[in-house]
Amino acid sequence: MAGYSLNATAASLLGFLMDGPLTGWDLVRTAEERIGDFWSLTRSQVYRELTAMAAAGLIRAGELGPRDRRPYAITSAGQKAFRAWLEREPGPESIRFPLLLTLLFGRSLPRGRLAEMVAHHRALHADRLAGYEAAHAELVGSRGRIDPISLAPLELGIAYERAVMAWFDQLPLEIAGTAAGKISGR
Amino acid sequence: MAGYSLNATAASLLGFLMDGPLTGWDLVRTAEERIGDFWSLTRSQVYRELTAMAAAGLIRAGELGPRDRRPYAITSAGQKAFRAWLEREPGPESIRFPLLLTLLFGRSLPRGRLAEMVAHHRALHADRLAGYEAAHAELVGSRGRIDPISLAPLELGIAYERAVMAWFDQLPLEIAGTAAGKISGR
DNA sequence: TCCTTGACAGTCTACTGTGGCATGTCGCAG
DNA sequence: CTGCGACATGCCACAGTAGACTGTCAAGGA
Repeated sequence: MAGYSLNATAASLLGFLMDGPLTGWDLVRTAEERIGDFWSLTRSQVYRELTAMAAAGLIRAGELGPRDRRPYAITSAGQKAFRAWLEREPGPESIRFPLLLTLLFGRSLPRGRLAEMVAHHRALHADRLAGYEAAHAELVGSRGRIDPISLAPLELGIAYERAVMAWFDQLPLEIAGTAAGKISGR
Repeated sequence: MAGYSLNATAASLLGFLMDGPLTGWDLVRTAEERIGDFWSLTRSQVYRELTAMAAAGLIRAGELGPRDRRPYAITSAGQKAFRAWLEREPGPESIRFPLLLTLLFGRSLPRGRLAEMVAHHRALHADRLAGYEAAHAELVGSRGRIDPISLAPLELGIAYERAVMAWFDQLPLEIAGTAAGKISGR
């Protein structure tokens, strides 16, 4: 109870529960939507954390609803744990970029194969960037003042995707192939 | 043996072993240096993969040297597995950005505390960017043609860090605090 | 010479994270 | 009334992380 140390995923779940009880399924969808772009989590993980946190008294399981929905409510111990987690220095971000591995080891790959992979990933990023920009435009376009905090993650996403696109476009032809790298995703 | 499916970490180890036998310790250091910026791995993981790959016949353990150094050499089965892995479409990259979590949930954080965290992370990124730029300048500055492939990861790193810095610098004062966000790391 | 210090080298364990399979529920279209 | 697809959870195996732990060896100071 005392000294129960939260990981960031569990803490995020508590963060969502601060606004009221939610089921595991709800939490997965909420998290996917609100933090999915910069914090990955899986169903399994969510249910496991919920079980663990319920055992630790940070949340309380409610009665089973239809379709076995089980709502969880945050307890005061949970609120305390959440606030304690918030105070901590956030860790460094971590990035894993498989394409760079293939690139680095790909000397022996047949001509064209590498270019194909690069083109494919470029298209994925183009799509992602377009999605972020659309979301951003929609938020900014809506009348009324927008909370800068909810804008910040989106803006980082856009900055990131633009940087990646610029990187793709300056790759030497030896890697990116002819114009293949410029094929749009849609 | 047949059908042994490599994960990217194991494949990278094989990639390094293509140039000759190395010990687990060597591999950790080599990987840290060559791919550490975009592919995290830990000692535990490396030794576990080595044991597994040795059992699967992809590498062969040599005799114990001083300090229990145990060199591993890639086998022909290992080379085959490595080439097969190279052919596969690299997966999507993944990013986890804890600072954004704290930001998003940080409404209740005391004024200043958030700014402090932002400033700290900004300094970390400034340092990282400076390091990348120095490495890049050194590579480009050295006489002779530079392999564009070994330059590409570095250039992506620089593009990424610049984007993050630009994002930090456009954060509204409500988040970043006064000039605190501009304090340099060194 | 002995002793401390610190880099080297590997092992172990607990926890966190991912992906997929299995099971069952319920609303609804045909 | 049947079958499909979205909803909802549980479970497992594997991948990845973090840090403690043991032991080895070289070098330099007391």
